[in-house]
Amino acid sequence: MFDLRQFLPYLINRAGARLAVKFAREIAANGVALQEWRVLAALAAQGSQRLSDLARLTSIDLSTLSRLVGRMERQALVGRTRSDGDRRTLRVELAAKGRRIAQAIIPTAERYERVALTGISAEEERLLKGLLERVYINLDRLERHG
Amino acid sequence: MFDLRQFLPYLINRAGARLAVKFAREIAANGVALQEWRVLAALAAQGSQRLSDLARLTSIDLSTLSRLVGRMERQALVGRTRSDGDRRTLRVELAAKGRRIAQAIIPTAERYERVALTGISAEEERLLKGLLERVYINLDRLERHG
DNA sequence: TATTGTTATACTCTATAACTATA
DNA sequence: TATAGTTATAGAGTATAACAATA
Repeated sequence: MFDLRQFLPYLINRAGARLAVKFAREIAANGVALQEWRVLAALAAQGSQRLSDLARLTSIDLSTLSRLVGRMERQALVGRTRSDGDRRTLRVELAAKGRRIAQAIIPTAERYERVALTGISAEEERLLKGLLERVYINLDRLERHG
Repeated sequence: MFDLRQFLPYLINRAGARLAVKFAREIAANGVALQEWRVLAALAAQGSQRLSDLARLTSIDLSTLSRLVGRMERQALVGRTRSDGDRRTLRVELAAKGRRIAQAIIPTAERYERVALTGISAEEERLLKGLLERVYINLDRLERHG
């Protein structure tokens, strides 16, 4: 018998969908959509990125991201420049307004994470995060090899 | 400093996105999209459901699910009937073809879960699943109260 | 009046592939 | 030829709200 409630992809999707829907509502007041926050957070945490690195980091499809970053540039949230070394690659960086919004959202994001982790010990939190990383790495390895 | 790589929503989204994209490709050969699989799996595991229960179970928005289930009925994957007791509610059930496809995918799904859990012990797996459930419950509680 | 589900609208995401510019 | 990114297209998802049928 197939037990949906113990099926890992189901549990991850369910928790992730809840997190995403609620968090999107929390940050709507800042004028950014969830995918835009993902881009801002990635740039705030990791610095300016090539578009394709940003796609991997945010798990957003490259062609979707290309248009998303285009809209975000028009809103003055990010800047786009062709890098001098390799003129094919596009560097994406935070613009002043994007940085301001990211800084405003980060405390909300951290508070939200703590709500999600209510009743979960520091030790359990470390385990959970480490295991999620290992799941990701397993699938990443699958991508590269068989 | 904001550490994206230790931020729970990021880790869940990243693992979930990887799981979803790859699994969607694996089951495409069966002629069903990921959201369709979610509906079939929910019905296979939990039996026939009211549409709104199915929406909660699959984390699919009600209006999206309404149209999705409509398309799935046209493909003879599910049946829809107004329940006799309360004529407002719609019961969704597996049709023969939907059941056959679900049964065909379940072993693939279970194999895929084991790949995702490579190198993770049974004890760690139980912990991971329990913690994901607790995260979901924390957010669910947030939904109902403040 | 409240609930269950359907439909409409406008915008966004996804998959796929063709395309440009550069290497 | 391969890589980085852009653009086109069609189908599907999302948010929101209006709506119908039933309770």
